[in-house]
Amino acid sequence: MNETNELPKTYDPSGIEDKWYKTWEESKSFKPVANKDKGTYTILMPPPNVTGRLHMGHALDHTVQDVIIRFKRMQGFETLWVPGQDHAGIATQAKVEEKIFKEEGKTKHDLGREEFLKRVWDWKEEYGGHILEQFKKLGNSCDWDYFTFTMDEGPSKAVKKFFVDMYNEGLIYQDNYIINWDPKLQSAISDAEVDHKEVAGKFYHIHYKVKDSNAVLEVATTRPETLFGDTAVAVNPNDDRFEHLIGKKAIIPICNREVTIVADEHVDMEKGTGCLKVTPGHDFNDYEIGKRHKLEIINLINSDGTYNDNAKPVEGLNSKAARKKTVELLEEAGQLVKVEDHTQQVGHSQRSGEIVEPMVSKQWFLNTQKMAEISVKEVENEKMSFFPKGWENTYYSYQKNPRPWCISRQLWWGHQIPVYECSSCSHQWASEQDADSCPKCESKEVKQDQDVLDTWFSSGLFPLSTLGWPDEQAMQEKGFDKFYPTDTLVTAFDIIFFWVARMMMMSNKVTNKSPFEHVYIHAIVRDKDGVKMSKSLGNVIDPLDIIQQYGCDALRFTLAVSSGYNRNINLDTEKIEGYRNFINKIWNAFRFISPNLENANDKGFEIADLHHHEKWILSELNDVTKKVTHSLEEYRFDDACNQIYAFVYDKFCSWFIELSKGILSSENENLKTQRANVFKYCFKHIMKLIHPITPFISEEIWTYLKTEDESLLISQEYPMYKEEFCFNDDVYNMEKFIEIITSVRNLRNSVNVKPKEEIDIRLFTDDEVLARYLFKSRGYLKELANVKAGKIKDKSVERPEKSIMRATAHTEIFVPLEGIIDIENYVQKLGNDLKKAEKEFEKVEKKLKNPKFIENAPDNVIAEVKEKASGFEEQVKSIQNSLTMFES
RNA sequence: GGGCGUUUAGCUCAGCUGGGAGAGCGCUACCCUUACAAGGUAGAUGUCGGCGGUUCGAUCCCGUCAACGCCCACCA
Repeated sequence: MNETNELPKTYDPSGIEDKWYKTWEESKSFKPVANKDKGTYTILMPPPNVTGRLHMGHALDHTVQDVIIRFKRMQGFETLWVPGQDHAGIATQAKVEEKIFKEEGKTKHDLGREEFLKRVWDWKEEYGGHILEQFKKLGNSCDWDYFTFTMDEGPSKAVKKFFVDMYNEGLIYQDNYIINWDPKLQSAISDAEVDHKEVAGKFYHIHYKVKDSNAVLEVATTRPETLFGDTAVAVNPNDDRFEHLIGKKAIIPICNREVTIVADEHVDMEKGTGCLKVTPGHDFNDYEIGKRHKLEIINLINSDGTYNDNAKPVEGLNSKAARKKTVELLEEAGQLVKVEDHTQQVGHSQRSGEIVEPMVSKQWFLNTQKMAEISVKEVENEKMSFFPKGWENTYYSYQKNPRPWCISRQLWWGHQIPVYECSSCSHQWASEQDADSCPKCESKEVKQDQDVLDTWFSSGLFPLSTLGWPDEQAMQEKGFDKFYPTDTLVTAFDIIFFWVARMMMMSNKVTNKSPFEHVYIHAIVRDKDGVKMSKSLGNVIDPLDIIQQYGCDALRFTLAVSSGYNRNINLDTEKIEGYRNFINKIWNAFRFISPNLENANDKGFEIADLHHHEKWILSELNDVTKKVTHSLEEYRFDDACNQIYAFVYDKFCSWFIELSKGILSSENENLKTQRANVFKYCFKHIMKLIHPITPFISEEIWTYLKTEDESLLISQEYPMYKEEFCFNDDVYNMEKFIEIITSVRNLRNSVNVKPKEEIDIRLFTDDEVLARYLFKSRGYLKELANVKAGKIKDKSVERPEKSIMRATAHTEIFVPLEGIIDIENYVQKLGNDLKKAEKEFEKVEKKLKNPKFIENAPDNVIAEVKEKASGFEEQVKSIQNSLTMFES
């Protein structure tokens, strides 16, 4: 053959992908182009941790964002996709600590704060960039010039500014309060960082003696070791059993301390023994009870989780050992009544996995009461919306009952709290600038608070800080006013509280505007059996492996086609392979039209000259364009992909290309040119439609299609629906034509006539318009079904004998057959057809005979049903006639 | 304890405001037909979780039961 051979038979993405990414970057295609008439469109990328590695979750998250941003860019928006990275306080510090200890046997304390931080920065410089390079393999069209690290100067300024403002407003304050303490990290963590896991534990029933009384209180607890910190015993005020004891003293076993018996509504009479030991220092509820009754707080636990000398008998032991020891002591004292099995919910640190110790400690808090109210209202008033909408419940549940957010962490890696204290006069103040003297007494003895801020404090400000806030000049340079608020945030449900809510609260506080209009919550990627991917299970699918094996476009298409409003994606490599095949199909469709492109001229085509097949495919293309655009705007990537897939595969390849082979191999230069023009037009259009999803192959093919004036596909205009390309009659006729061809093929198949064998057919229809159309199309019938030109007659004419037939609602197709055919098989098949048609007919008949249906149903529905009924009736009659011929 | 979600073809899932059950993969038969065997043609498969209700009509709305999954909640 000829030119086709220049293009490889299968599409090979390797090489092509890197080439195009580089080209896009060099041509600055990812940068916003000013003065677009549609305005701006901004997406903020959820910043990955510096310690992160690319996984399928990123691949999905970024595919979705890149699809949106490429789509909007082509639609004519001034688009900006802002990439960033998070310093991830705890995770990073832990990683570097471990590395240093492994390699040098040193702890961070051995190095000192300054040296240790230097090491973390070194580590960040060396490894932090890895994941960003991996992102590029996904085709992300983000503007790397906007790249922001949460510890950069900009975000640091933002953090300080926000902190100082909140401090001065009194919303940030320092308090002794019960917090979650992670004894492994030796830091406070926020409520959100605690996971409650079910643990098989024990219920210990302990006797507390009552002073000056013979009464004994039976107290039930899961944590007997905390009895050293008890400062009360509580009962319900309405509980008759204990009423007479309220106000008396109970004696704590082992340490024999006296505490008051108090009445508190919190105590559940049904639960346990109805009698509660109160340890305000180490239990959230007890802390509240303690506050109500002004109880003393006794701290029992050191920062490493061991017990201190307030619990002398168990001093130096950790919780587990202390519990064992305490139980032994209770037994010895004869005050342990019984031990029951009990399943309980125990808080574990999300980061370290360690059991969290509730502990009273001096920490910094942000009062989020008012901010949470506003961010709830913003969603209620649809200033910000979730897609799918259901996720707003999750968002509300987090925000409607906000507790003060503990923002201080006893770590080194992070934003150090910008609060200073004077050792001379004890004055405390917050400052955006480093302070070296006290503003009150001018003493030089000032010290900055040693703690750092929760990582989410800086990422919560990311929509602002990535665009330059609070630095006026930076804001101008980065176009804060243009790009803020951003448009859509794309993320997974698990950080709705951590991140989405915090951004909402903080950004609204600063700007009185929500930081984004839409939040699209995508699914979680699991393995093919629906199990979460994890290293230990060995079921991880690495995006980079997939890209290497199947190409990035195949991966992107698979992820996009799996993304709608669903919660899970069960990723199967077979599925990716399937869509890889689709990518290859596109490649081959292009290979087919490629040699004909020379015939295309630059003038294109006139609508008046179009062949009915051309009108049909243009009309279908027009239709799919409308649907795809709509689906993308609704974040229905699944629908958008399926629309494109069905059009390319079932309409364009299976029919339009097949129907065009005759013309393209003919000598008719006019027709050939015309068809080549239409092919070129369609293919360019398809490449534009699919580009946001599969950017690489589309950009590659585009180079063969574009005119000299046209630039890269990435910056072309997205196709739009055009009224003048809507040809309903041609679509209608084509549908019938396809039905007839399919029926003929079905008939051949039913009697095992080989594809190569030419057969004769007769068509009978009473639809005159269709008859004319079929006559016009007889050549195509011949080509596509390998039939001799058949005759088209109306149904009054005698049917041929010795024929097999198939009936549609509008046309009977007869194939006269000489010789031996598989009659039995055929008759059975015909019988099945009859049964089906009869069943359908009965169904609609029944409806039409129901007077209530006629009375109540809308006219258009009745008309539809009537039309169907007559169609099925025709079909039934035709098949019955034919069957009687065979039976006789 | 509270809340949310899921249940549709062998598998994974789509079905918008109620009006003849869909896709991909897999499966079966035939075919190396001049873009593609990573292909072509044709085909089979569903009490739409159970029960009850509303309606002329329910996969869709209401009630109820069941199974599975997830999230939140202070470790009596």
